[in-house]
Order: sequence, then structure tokens, then C-alpha cells
Amino acid sequence: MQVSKKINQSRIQIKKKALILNAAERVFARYGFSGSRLTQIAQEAGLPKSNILYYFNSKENLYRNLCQDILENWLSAIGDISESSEPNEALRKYIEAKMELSIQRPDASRVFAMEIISGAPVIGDYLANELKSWVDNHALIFQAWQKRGELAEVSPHHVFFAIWAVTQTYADFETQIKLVLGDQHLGSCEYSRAVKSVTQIILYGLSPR
Amino acid sequence: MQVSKKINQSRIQIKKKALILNAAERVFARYGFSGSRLTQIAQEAGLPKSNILYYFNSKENLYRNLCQDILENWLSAIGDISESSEPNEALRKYIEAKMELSIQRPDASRVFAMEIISGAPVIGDYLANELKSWVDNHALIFQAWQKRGELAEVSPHHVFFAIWAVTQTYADFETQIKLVLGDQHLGSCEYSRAVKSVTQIILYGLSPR
DNA sequence: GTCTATAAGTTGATAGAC
DNA sequence: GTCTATCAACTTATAGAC
Repeated sequence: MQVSKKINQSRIQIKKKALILNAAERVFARYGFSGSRLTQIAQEAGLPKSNILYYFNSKENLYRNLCQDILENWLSAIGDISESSEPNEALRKYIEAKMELSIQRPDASRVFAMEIISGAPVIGDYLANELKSWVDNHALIFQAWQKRGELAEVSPHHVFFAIWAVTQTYADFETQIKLVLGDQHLGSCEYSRAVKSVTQIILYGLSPR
Repeated sequence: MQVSKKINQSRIQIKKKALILNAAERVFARYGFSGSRLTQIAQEAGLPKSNILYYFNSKENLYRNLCQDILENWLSAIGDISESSEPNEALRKYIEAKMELSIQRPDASRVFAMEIISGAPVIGDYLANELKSWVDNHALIFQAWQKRGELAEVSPHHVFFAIWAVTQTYADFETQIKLVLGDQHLGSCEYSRAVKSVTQIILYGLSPR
């Protein structure tokens, strides 16, 4: 997926586009691409349906723009992991950043979850190229840590799958978590307990033995 | 959600229903309830569309039957966890059983993932009652283990959220995992590495310190 | 830029022949 | 029980008035 240059757009265009993208995120997050209806997105945005097609030409184009928007936000929010840093501190920061994203913008996580479950027709290229490279590179860092005895001997790629899973579950499966906990709304208290539990399990699970 | 009694059904009815449910599982797993089309399920089953409506009356009823079918299969496959058993062994068995389900019937896991992301309109009752009770009861077992110093001091409920997340990710996000690993099809070798990594991280993450 | 009207196609569901 | 034909409603998208 390419990063588009947003050229020649007036302030009002950008503002309306953002409004529509925001509504689209809520709807696509719940029903996926083919399950979502433009009518519903229009209602959510408080605009007539044709207005949405005026700004985004087609449902698919709106969806692609949303995926791009989410991706850019994620890439800017997630810091890197460097070999020179201490594994425990680097991983803690990475996990906390991922948890923050899940909690602050859960619908974005859900849009991606739906997209991947549907076979990643739009973000597949990004996963196979940029994300794969990122993980491959960080796997080398993990191996360096492991050689120095600073990290448990676990397959590095699967470490990332585990971290993504436990952090994103608080966004994607929020409904289930709320129902099982019996809470109507996960308060900040429960969220900090979640962050604590996740970092505790993963960091201790990865510490050398 | 109630468990239905399947009474008064001929062998051929049961067989055809199973055929349709099988096709429905593949389609609903990919597109969720509102994103799936009866036409596609019919094609997948190799039957005319009206045949599906003859056996299941409506799209929603077919979906509810599928959810029930999956739930019964899961409940029968997952063994219980007893306080008297050793935590490490009990958790290992539970994790391995969950991984086995993710690997053997990934579409079932995806149907549930989509359902929960969509706000669990059908299985919400089950989550709030049966599943909540199950987790609450097992949280007591965890607390007993923790008092005996056999388990790390982690919030029991969140332990289950973590285990569900890391095991189900191999079904729900299989597309992403394949693309990041660069494998077209996850061989049994990669799967055993996945099982090993998951049990290693979780079990060590939960061992007392 | 915005909105109404409507085209062109697809959807879930039903009626009725066999 | 099975299948074809078809309906009414709904879908995305466009045309054109303002």
C-alpha cells in the first residue's frame, strides 16, 4: 500500500473528509467492508449519502483511504526497538504503546482485524512487504539479545504474534471482555490492571532463565 | 443461547444441514453476518439458494444454528481445569487444546471473532452468563494456586484473556501470520513451533517468582 | 459544493410447478 | 423435497437541479 500525498485540498475539504473517515471507522469496525452500508456511514457522519460519494468517489476508495489513515497513525505512534537498548525496557515500552493504541482508538484496531480475517485484500501488500521487513529486522535484534543471554530462547517472530494478540484483544474483543468482567464500561482502573497483567505475563515469559 | 434439541430429523436432512453449515462457516468466517450473501453460501455448498432457505428458513436462523454448532463443538473439546491438578500441567493442557482448535477449525474461530467484534448480538447472552460463570469459577482456582505460591500474582481474568488471544490469533489472523512469515501455507513444522512458543511464553510468564 | 431523484443491479425471501 | 421464477426492498453509484 502506498502512502498518498494529499495535495491541493482546502481546509474545509480536509475537515469534511476527516468527519467522514471518522464515521466510516466506526461502521467498518463493526461490520467489515462488505457488511457496511454507505447509508449508515452517512447517518453516522450526519451528512447525505451523496456527499460521501462526492468526497470519496466509491465505497472501496473510502475504505482504502481509511486503512491508509489508520496505518499512518499506527506507524507514527509506535516507537522503534533498538539493539542497544535493554530488552526488558524496550519491550515494555513497545507493549505499553500498543496497549495505548488499543485503548485510545479501538475501532481502528477492529477495522484491521476484520480486514485480516477477510484475507487482507487491501492491506495484504503492506503486511507482506513493510511489516514483514520490520519483523524480520527486529527478529535479528532479538537473536542478538538471545546470544547475549538477555532474552529467553523463543522464536522471535512468534513473540511479535503473541504481543500483537494480547494487546489488540483489548480493542478487538472489548465486547467479550466487558461481558466476562461484568462491567458495562471498562474504567481506567480495569485498563491499568490490563496493562499491568499483559506486561507482566509477556515480560516475565520472555526473561532469560 | 439455548442448546437446541434436534428431534425428528431424517438422516438425509442432518447430512444436508451439515453440508450447508460447513459452507456457511467458510463464508461467515470471511465476511461476518451482514457481509455474507446466501448466494455465496449456496455456491460454496453446491446447492441452489432456495434449498438453503428450505432447511434453515432465514439467513439469521442459519447463522444462529452455526454459532450453536460451533459452541457445542468447543465446549466438548475443551477439558476442564481442576484445583487439585498442578497449575503448570493443567494450563499446558488447556493451551494445547485451544491451539488444536485454532489449527483444526480456524473458520469457527473466525466466525466467533467477527461476531464479537460486531458486538456479539447472537452469542452475547452466552458470554455474559455461561462463559462469565466459567471464568469466575476458574478465577477462584487460580487464586487458590496463588495462595499456595504455585502461580504468579496476575489478575486471573486477564490470564484467560491473554491465553484466548495468543491461541486464537493463529486462526483469526492466519493471513497476517502467513504473510509475515513468508510462508504460503503454515506447515506442521511452523505450527509446532507456534504451540511451543505460546506455551513457553505463557507458562513461564505465569510461573511463580 | 450540496442535495434530490433515480438508475442499474443485488439482496433475502416466497410462490408454485414438478 | 427440489428447483425455477419472481418479488419487494435495498444496494452503490450517477445525473442534474440549485
